Amino acid sequence: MTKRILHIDMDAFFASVEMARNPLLKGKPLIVGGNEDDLRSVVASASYEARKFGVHSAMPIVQAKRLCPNGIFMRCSQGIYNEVCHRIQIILETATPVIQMASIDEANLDITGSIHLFGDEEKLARHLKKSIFEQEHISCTIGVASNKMVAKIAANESKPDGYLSIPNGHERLFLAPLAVGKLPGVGPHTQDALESLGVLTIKQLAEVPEQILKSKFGEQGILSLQYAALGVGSDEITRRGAPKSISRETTFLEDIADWLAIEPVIFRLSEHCAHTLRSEGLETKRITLKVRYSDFSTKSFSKTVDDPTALDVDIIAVLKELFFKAKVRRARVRLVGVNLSKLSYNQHQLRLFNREKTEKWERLYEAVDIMRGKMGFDAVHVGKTLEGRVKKDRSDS
DNA sequence: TCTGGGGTCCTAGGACCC
DNA sequence: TCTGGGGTCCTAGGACCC
Repeated sequence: MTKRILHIDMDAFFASVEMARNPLLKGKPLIVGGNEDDLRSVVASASYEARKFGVHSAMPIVQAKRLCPNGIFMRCSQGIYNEVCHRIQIILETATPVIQMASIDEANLDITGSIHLFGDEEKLARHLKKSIFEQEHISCTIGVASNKMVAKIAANESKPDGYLSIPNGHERLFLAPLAVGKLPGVGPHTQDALESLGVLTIKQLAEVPEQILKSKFGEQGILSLQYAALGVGSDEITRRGAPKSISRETTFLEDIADWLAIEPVIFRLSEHCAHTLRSEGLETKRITLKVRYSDFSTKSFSKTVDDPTALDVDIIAVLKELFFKAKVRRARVRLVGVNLSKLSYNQHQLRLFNREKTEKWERLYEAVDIMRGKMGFDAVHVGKTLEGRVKKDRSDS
């Protein structure tokens, strides 16, 4: 049976939440993201008034300031947005229990079985929009279609404060005239490559011979894009699984060359990652150090270990090995990051070797995690990372 | 103009094994 | 002296999304 999938997307989410908290901001060009004095950050969310000046998310703050000098610039209040997201999720559950949060400001709902409870599809959508607006004072846009991809594009096409339903069987017709860049997965790079083949619309993408796409883009990715161009997409709504990777990174206010100053920052990031890792009940086998140099080129250095671990000491020991590779290039450093991947559920208790040594550290980090749970992550600093604290406190937000 | 931070997924070369 | 093929893992890089 063909399903009906509802995609819901908050309009300019962070900016809208700030306006709901402070109605004096309503109708003003509001730009959320970065720090007031941090010239290296980017726009996270811009109100529709700010967008009229050409400001959009991911744009450097300095550029936004030039385009919109009279705009109101605010920092992100991530904790508040998470709370609003959680409350919205509860509202969504009044429509159906089959919900997949796709990000902090969008979700997919399988409403196939609950449409009849509201009379029809549009009444269900109006109920959600009205409930969210009455409770949170923010608007949203809803798209409904037979799969997640088409529902999302339908929502994108009717923003802001919109509603658009694509009847089953009309997916291909709806997509045909749109630019290829509207397909999720087609970013600037792929769009340029497609345009060089003369492919501008989704209709044209659907009609390109498979062989031509394969030779230009490789097997996997592009074929699923061609399916998407035909309106074919997944209608599976699944709850979020365990994360595949955990990472933390930070950009320095100014590029630095002194590794004695860089190393404690990396240790601090790795403590953050390890803390998250343990709180998810996971352990890692692969540790990656990421370095972006002053010319914006980015290198990563990684190592897979034999025994999975969730301990800071083990992770830091690997990072120390990786430092040597990163230092070879004697350029100033703009950004450093730590990434943990090859994650699995923590089997630590089953480990037989090095048990004494491991247990000592386990007890220490268990105590550290408990304190952080009560007092916040920054309540506890372990060993060497104290040195990095002063520098970190400014760039860590 | 000068480019955040947290993720997912894909590709490709080389090592290694049978 | 010339030398297979398939599978899997490791590492590095990059596109893309919000």
